[in-house]
Parts: sequence; structure tokens; C-alpha cells
Amino acid sequence: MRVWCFDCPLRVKPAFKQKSEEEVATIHEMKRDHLKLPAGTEIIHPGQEDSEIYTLFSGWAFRFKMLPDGRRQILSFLLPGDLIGLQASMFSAALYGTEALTAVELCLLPRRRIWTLFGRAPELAFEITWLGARGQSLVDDNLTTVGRRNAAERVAALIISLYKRADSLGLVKDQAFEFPLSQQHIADALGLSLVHTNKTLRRLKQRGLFKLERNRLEMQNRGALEKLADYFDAPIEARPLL
Amino acid sequence: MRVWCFDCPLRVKPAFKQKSEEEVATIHEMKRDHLKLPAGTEIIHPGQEDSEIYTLFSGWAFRFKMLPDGRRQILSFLLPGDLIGLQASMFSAALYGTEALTAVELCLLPRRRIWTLFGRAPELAFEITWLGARGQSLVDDNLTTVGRRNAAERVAALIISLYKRADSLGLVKDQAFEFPLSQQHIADALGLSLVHTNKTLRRLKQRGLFKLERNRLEMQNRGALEKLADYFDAPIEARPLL
DNA sequence: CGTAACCTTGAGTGCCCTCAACCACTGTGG
DNA sequence: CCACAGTGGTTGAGGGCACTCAAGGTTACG
Repeated sequence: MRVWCFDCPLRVKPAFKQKSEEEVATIHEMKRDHLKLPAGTEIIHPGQEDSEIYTLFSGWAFRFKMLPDGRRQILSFLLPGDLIGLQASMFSAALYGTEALTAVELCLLPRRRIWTLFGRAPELAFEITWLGARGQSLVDDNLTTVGRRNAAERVAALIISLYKRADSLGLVKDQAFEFPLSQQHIADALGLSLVHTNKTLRRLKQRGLFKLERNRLEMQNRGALEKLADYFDAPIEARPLL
Repeated sequence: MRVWCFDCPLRVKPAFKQKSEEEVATIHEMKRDHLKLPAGTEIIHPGQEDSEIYTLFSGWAFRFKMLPDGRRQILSFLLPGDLIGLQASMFSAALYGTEALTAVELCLLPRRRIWTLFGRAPELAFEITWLGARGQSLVDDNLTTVGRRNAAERVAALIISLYKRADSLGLVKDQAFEFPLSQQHIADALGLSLVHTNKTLRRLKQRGLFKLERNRLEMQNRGALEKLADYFDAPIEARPLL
């Protein structure tokens, strides 16, 4: 299945840098497939060789690492427009896994064509590097959260960060949005146990900071959440979309 | 001060991919300066605009983030051959800081010339992206360590990881190498308090896993350290040097 | 209506934290 | 030459945050 990049409903959102017809044409040429996968699918298997690169077109995903004894750390969450597998495609074997959190649609960018992109469309190659840097800055934030914040602050920081990202994509309506993480996902992302995550969430809900039920999160007191997390971030910059 | 890249003593080490004369010439042209800075110098200031890109030629450095209330998280350590400031140069303001841990020498790669590199030397541009991905994989590892390992395991994982990186650069002799981190640095990297870091270090030393005195670390039982950290990593791949 | 996945709650423990000293070493200036 | 300050490392006491264990409740779904 091919898709017509010129009418891409994602590209027109203000979160993304607008592109010339010519650039979109180059991207359209590069795309080989448009995939739909159900929730829970492994997009990149840890240790996988020759993995491909994708643009997440719709849905949520996450990157993770497992220790040999089964402990799991979620490294970052991926939202529409994010690149999947750039890092994995650079090394001989993927050092992490990626899994679909919801049903997702992916645009397949074969790694070999990415290669040729560097020779033929330097400005797009630069944007790939840019997206890689942005992916790293998300992990930098998460490491700071896990390393230096307590449980309540971690939950607050995660919720604000996801809220802002969802908002930039127009997914927030009446200060509420689809929130597909289970408490186990939250625990694995924040370096907490499941039980403690549950109790921390309940306390914050009781304080009236947000509502969270049936995979829907409603922000009730963003200022208090930001103050709790000591979280004052620059607003999100417009980013390229491939 | 200019430096003659053709005789670069770093480039000949087996850790790095060997390059053609022509590629080295391109790199040499791009280099604008060779800086020597004392330990403790801030190389990139958080929030700095228009930061430059450097290759760390000698010495150690680290990237960090501060919370508004003063808590510090060290994101990753940088050793010779690593790129400094790639991520910062992509955004309008640096989202993190970088500081010299020892006296360092830096090769200055002006960000504007990096830009032109994408147009003129695609294989080098690709290697910049590669180095960015490698930098991220280091942070991925650190996040996994901080999120899912206990104090003893964290210390073990950090020491093995730095040992392997130093070894790949030929800095290890008789299983010992210069180890410039203070206990405060270790604590800030691992998300632990200074006091608990001290006690954990002492216990591991008493178990005969390693010696650490006067900024020199001697590995005594690598197998036991790896087992403790549940750390079984792929060996380090040869990497490009710019 | 049974099963599985997810969420909730309580009890008890321990890892890691903070607070508070004290020690070792180095460089500096009177 | 020695007092002194500064930096970094060491140790003990005590408490709390987050952990594990265990059980039960709720929701979704075939």
C-alpha cells in the first residue's frame, strides 16, 4: 500500500516545518510502504539486524531495554511524526526494542534509500540528524527525571511532557487526550515499582491535579503539576517530518 | 592554532575507522582551531545559543542537566574521539551543559561548516549522524542503569562501561587507567546520594572487585563486576572520527 | 459467565536518604 | 615553617520513601 504524501494530514499541522513541493516529492519517492499494525506489535526486536526506518504516522509506540533477568526500562515514548529505528539502523544490531502501544500506522523508509538521501538531498539528510538529536534530548530529559526526581515529581514530569507533545499535535481537546499507557508502562518508564506508581497516581489525582480513567487523561491543574515537577521547559520547536 | 590532521595520533587507533587521504583532507579543511582548556571549564553552557561542535581530542568531559533547584544529573561521559555539542548545535538553545572533567584538547568544527559538509561530503555527514546515534545509545544505557539497577549494580555497570571505553582507546595498561571522576560525579551520574555512593564503593572495593585510589582505577575481577551488574554487552564497534 | 488483564489496597521491610561529624591531602600566605 | 582554608573522602545514626509480598476488586471481552 502506497500513500500520497502530498495530501499528508500530518504534515499540515503547525508542529511541523512546512516543506516545498519538491521536498515532499523526494520524501514520497523514498517511501516504500504504509503499514498498519495492531497494539502490542514489536516494531523493532532487540538484537535485530538490518532494521528499517519508519515515520510514525498515527498511534503511540515506545522504545525499551531489557536486562537479562527481565527488568524492563522504557527509554522514550514515540508520537506521530517521530522517527522509529534511526539509531537501530546505524549499528549492526539493534540495541533496544520498539513496541506499538496502540494500533499504529507507519511509513516505511528503507534504510538503503536513507543512505542515498545523504547524497541526493542534503537538507533532508540534515533533518534526519536533527530528528535524531531531538530523540536524544527526550531521553536526556527522562534520565534527569528518573535520576533526580522523587516518585510524585516523576509522575508529574511524565504527564506534563506527554501532554505538551500531544497538544503540539492537536490531540488535546478540552484539556484532555487519549492516554494509552498502563500503570505498568508508567512504572517501567519512571524506574518505579507498579505498586508505588499506583499509590502515587492516586495521591496526585486526589489532589485534583488531573483525572485519569479509561485511558483518557484530563489536565486539571497544569500549573501545580509544573511546580511539583520543578519543570519549566522551553516550548516545543517546529520540527521536520519525513 | 591549527593542527595537522594527517598525522593525528588519535585516528590511527584501532577504535576508529580508517579513512582515505581525501576524507582526512576534507576534515582538515573543516577544522578551524585546536583548543586547550583546563579541567572544570564549561564547554557548553546550558541555554547557550549558537554553540559550536567539537571533537574531543584528549581528556574527559561530561554532559549534564540541572533542575532549577540545583539538583544535577550527569547524562553521559565523553572520551577522546567523541563529538561534543552536536545536539546543542541543532536547537536554538542548548538544552544541557558540558564541562571538562580533566584538562582537555578540542578540535573546533564550526557549525556552519558542518552544514556545508552535508552538501559536499555525504559520507562524512552520515558519520556525524552515526556519532549522534552512538551518543544516544550511551544515554539509553545510563537510563536503564539508573532506572532498573540498585546501587551496587549501578556502580558496577558504570565502571565496566568506562573501562571498556578506555580500553578501546588504549588507555588501559595492566588493567588500570586514569579515572578522573570524583565520588560526587559518580553520584550525579547514577542518581545516588554522595554518602551512599561512598559506602557502595567501599563495599565493592572490599569485595576485591577493583581498586580505586588517587584517580586511578585498577580492575581486579571483571567477571564478578559484569555478573553483578547483569551486564553483557556487545563489544564496541569501530567508529568514525571527525 | 468465566477468564485475563489491569487496577487497588494493606502490611511489613529495607534500601537509600539526610544530617552531622571527622579525616586526609593540597596549596597558600603570613 | 606552620596555620589555615578548601576540596574530596569516610563513617555513624536515624528516618522515610519506595520496595516486595499478598490479596482482592474492577473492567473488558469472548
